[in-house]
Amino acid sequence: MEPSAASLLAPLAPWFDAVRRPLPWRAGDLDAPHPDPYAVLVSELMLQQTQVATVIPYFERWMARFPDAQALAGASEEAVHALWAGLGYYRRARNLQAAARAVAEGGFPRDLAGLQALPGLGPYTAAAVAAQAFQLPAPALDGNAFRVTARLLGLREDPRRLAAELRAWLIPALEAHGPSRMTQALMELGATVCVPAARCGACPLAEACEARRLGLQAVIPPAQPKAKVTEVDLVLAAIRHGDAWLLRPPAARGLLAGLWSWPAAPIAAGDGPSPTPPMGWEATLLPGWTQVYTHRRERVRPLLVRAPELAAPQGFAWVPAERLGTLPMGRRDQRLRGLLEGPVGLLPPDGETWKALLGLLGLG
DNA sequence: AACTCGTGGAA
DNA sequence: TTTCCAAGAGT
Repeated sequence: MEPSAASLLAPLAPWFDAVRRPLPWRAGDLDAPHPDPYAVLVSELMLQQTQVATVIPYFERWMARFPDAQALAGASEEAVHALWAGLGYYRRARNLQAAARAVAEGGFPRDLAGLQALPGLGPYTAAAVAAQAFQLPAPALDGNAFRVTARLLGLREDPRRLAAELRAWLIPALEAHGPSRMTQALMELGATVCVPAARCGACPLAEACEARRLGLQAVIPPAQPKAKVTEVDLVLAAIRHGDAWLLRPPAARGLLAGLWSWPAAPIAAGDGPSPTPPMGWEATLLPGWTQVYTHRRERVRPLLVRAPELAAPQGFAWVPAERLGTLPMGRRDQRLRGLLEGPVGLLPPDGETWKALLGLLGLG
């Protein structure tokens, strides 16, 4: 990392000032502290592993409902999850509220260590808030910044292992060209030009780029190892009795923690004995779909049934139909909820089928 | 230090 | 269709 970052990255500042988009959380004056650090905090939590275009509508709704840290601190967890529902990685929502409570209580930390002590803020997010909200020269290394710097310097190994060295190298560039401007410029370049399939013709750093000089854009940085994905077939059941639906209240941890869900049961796991669907119940199945998570693929078979009288089993609750639309749900369960708004018939199963279904879903 | 944790855009 | 991976953090 011999060339200085301040000189190597100098073309990035005028480039960013010319091309930057007016994102709703982005300050107009990149040389001043941000007028609303809370807005920066919200945007950065939402942007973790999530693209800008996906975040924008969630950010707008969030700021309208929770305009400051005090408003978020006083909200119910269900209200918080209702506004986050569909965005994914729901722990972020609980972390953001916990961070807002700390800020409402003791004010915003004004240093990197204090920011990183807030729940949900790791090395990247703490630096991103420090630079964009407070103009502190803290390099924020996200996937974009790692890719840009690795290519620019021609680093052949995984740049994430060089995080400490890259941060030290970048500090003078933030000091020279403005922490907020340089932080956003690095990420914007990685998101729009120095993308995995590099568009070097549009890059303001092309002349200085070592990866381009060597023709190694395609192999720098090296690909991340892919996660193992387990495949599951499951029944997702909308069970109605009178004017209420049988639902599973939010769990404290695990997949979709904090969200409501429909009763579900695996029907054809990859190995071991799989439960046999009861005779006759296929008549109430709707067309299925595949739900994809990071480490899991579900082939979802939605099922609609009208239930006889039934006390809510352990771990389930009957929810009045008029409350159904307000419950925070993940995409899979939102999708089944959406199917219920159409003209669907609820077929009352015969006694044997119902009994088998209860067993299958663990409701017996 | 691996694993877990959602969803969707884009090639 | 499949594949990659996105303004990562917590455990």
